[in-house]
Amino acid sequence: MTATRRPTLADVAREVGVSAKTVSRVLNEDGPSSPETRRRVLEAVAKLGFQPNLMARSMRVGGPDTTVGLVVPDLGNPFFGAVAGGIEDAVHGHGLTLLMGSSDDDPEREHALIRTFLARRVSVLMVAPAVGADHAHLKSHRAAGMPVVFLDRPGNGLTTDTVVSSNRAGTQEGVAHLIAGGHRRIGFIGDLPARLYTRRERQAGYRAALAGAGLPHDRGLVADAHDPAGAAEATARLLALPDPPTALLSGNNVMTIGVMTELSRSGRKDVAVVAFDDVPMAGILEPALTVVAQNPVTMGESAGAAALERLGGDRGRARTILVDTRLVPRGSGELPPPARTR
Amino acid sequence: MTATRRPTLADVAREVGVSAKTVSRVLNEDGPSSPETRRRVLEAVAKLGFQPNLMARSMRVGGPDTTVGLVVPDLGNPFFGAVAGGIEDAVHGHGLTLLMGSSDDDPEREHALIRTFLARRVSVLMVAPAVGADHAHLKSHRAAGMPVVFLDRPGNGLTTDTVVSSNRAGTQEGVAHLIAGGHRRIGFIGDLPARLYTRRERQAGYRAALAGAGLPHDRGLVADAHDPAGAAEATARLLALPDPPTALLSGNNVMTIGVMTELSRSGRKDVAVVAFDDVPMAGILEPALTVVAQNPVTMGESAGAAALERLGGDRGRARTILVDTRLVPRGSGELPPPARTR
DNA sequence: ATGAAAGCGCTAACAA
DNA sequence: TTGTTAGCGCTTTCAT
Repeated sequence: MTATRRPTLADVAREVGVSAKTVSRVLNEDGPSSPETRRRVLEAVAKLGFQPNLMARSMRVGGPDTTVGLVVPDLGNPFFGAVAGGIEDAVHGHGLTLLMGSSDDDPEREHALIRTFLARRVSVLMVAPAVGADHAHLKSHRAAGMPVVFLDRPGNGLTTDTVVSSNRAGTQEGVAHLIAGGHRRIGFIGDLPARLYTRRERQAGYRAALAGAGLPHDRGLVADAHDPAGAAEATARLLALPDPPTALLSGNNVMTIGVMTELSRSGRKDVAVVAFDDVPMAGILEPALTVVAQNPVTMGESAGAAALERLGGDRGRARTILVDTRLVPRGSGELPPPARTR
Repeated sequence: MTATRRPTLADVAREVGVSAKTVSRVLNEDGPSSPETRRRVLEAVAKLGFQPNLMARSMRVGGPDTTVGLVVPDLGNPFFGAVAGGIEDAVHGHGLTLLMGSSDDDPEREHALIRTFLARRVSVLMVAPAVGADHAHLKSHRAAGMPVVFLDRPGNGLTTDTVVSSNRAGTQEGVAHLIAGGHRRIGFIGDLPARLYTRRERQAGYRAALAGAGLPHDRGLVADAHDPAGAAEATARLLALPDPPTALLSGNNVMTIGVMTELSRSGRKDVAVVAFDDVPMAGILEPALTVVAQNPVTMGESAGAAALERLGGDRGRARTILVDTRLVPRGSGELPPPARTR
């Protein structure tokens, strides 16, 4: 971690025997400079390995930063990649650059990352909150004019623009789809921790659909996991029940991998499935996977648009933007329950 | 884009009626301060939404920043998400934070992003170069001690640590696998632009495998695309040839989606496929998809480790780290070619 | 417990 | 064509 002191403008100037400003001029092609001076300056720059300190520069020049800081729980989840893409689409034309970091769903890391962004004077802060994180400390920043937008999940302790999927209604629609197909026992495979906003909302949608159809809510049909392997186990467990579900609702894209892997492994093509959040190649599984598709790019674009309006001076009250999900029937959700004696 | 000037230490000091240093002391818990002063300062900080300017701070304090800047061509591609995850794993324990931005595979945006990172004095710069980008301008930074690492693709005009997959050998192995299965006409679906490093390397591996088996290289069996839809079209085109391929090598994860979608759509379960780069749920397609798996997490970890060594003072010559790929036979690559009269 | 002055590295503004 | 002064926002050093 050792670092020899980096040479400064003044060092170069001394080496050449000119003033710092002259060196600055040569380097930035600012005012005029004699070819001779220019040559000697460049020579000294190379010799000393001088490297301008952009921080000092931008401190002097001032001007607002042009960065949007985005904190996500997981860089590896394509959902957040897509959201980030949407944000970029929205803000890039306005001269803003998106910088993204991961909290790993850890409140402390999220806080550290936010501090990093704030200290670097991002002009917008976007956060997909980690479970259990608190955001009251952002109040003053927001009050001072820095747009703060929550994505995918609401924040805690701060009222500000928030962009979320229609988790509850979407899941409800997916489960209703299964019920309409004749299913009466429908399993729910959710992610952990169970208090995660999206998990809660989706499970609420699941219950609402059951209630809407007058079906009982059997807690034994609700299973948890935090990775594909766990989801696979949970799936196997539900299907091994004495009175097993004939259909499953997979709570997110990660769970879906495990659910589908287990169904494939056990050769159970008779179990109907609806998955929340679309996945690549869902259409070519056999049967093709019916999903409640989210629209992550639109979510990012909405967040970007909201931030731009705030930057434009809009001080109206915080909005919650609900981005619609869409039921995409492809086959797995249309499997009828096996005939059974009543 | 209006932004009210952000309050400074001096603003807070004025508000409270103390000196800037006192505010600084309270905020940094430096010297002592009376409870009363402390309270009033914090109040003013909250009221004004003061946010310390870390740029100014670190300018005064000196010392390198604790950020790793990563530039990738596409935030939406899970491959880069996984690489980023690997980098984080490697550097987080050393107090470094990863910040990531997208160049959208545009050299100008890449350059702008790099400048953004440099201006923030990142302590490490990692780049998955955009096609056509030049990196000679980073020479002085590297010389000044800032580690620069290229990922997935080599840079141009700068010799530095580089982490890439064994694209050529991996593809060669994949194609050899098909040849060993009896295939003689093997199509290659590559991404665009064709001069992209990974594309060139993989195609070279394809040719090497053909040459190694004494098979002719029929340029008519090589097709290009830049998205799944294009890959689907390319697949259909190849299969409609008078003397069509009996097997396909898909050049990357994005192409694979299109290739598999087209095979599914046309019901062609008789075409053998090997895909470069693993994809989620490859194992549950029918037939299951044989892949040449990359190891993006390891790539990220290697890059992180290399950077840490450089930060530790290693000034040895630039290394190129080749991360092995692995052939994962799952079924689609083991389909025999249809019997044919000779 | 608090403040004043100097300075981190750079560049605008104004000389010369 | 080049130099001088001042100051960006903060922290260090030394007073008070």
